[in-house]
Amino acid sequence: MALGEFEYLMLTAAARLGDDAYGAAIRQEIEQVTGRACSLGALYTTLDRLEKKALIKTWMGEATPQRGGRAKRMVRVTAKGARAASSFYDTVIRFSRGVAWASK
Amino acid sequence: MALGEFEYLMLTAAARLGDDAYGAAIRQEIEQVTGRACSLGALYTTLDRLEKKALIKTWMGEATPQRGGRAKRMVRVTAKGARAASSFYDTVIRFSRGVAWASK
DNA sequence: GCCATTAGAATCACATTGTGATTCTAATTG
DNA sequence: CAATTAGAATCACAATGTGATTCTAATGGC
Repeated sequence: MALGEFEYLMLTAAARLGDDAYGAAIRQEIEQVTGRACSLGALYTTLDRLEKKALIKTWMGEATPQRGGRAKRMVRVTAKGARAASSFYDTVIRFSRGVAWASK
Repeated sequence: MALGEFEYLMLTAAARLGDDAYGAAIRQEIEQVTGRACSLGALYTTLDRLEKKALIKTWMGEATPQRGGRAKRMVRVTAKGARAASSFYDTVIRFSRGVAWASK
């Protein structure tokens, strides 16, 4: 099942955002916290893939009440998704124990 | 530059093994600690890629003094590799702060 | 000495993930 | 109604990860 790094970031971003999780917001969150760009291609294709694997659920929400506001694609992490993310996190942590860069 | 999850595991395994880091040993380390299989294909193609990116250095060592022992492909993580791994680790940790699965 | 056995490396075609550039959609402001 | 804008979708392509299979040479038993 494996879960790439970017997939993990998306799951985590969605979890952090909770009820406010939707495509563009997730993207912003990722860029803000990691400091590196998140391409739109990566965003939506990964959303599709995560949904196909049932790690997230997705549905069209309401439009933002703002100029140009458009319907948002809302995202929620499923139980299965949380398990997968948790397992990714655990693997990284456990594996890094004792290595130089994991201690500063 | 990004660094996939598997690449991170390989760098970390090599770092843990220190002077004893070589192809097959890294594989064993990964399987033992993560509990999941590490295919040979993944192993050697990723070694090649990491070396091309200068994140590790590789050279042929001595044969194991054992039945069937064959020359080993020794591995050392470069300074650049350590930086990349460190940055991957930091990103995961920082990003996971406050999320449910990062606290148990 | 010879050959079966074995540790370890290499290759290759293929599946999965990640990216950039570009286009589409519809609500809002004026 | 036309310009503007938040947000989503698509697509061709690049990078990563995998399984199956083959190659290589040293060693131990005989």
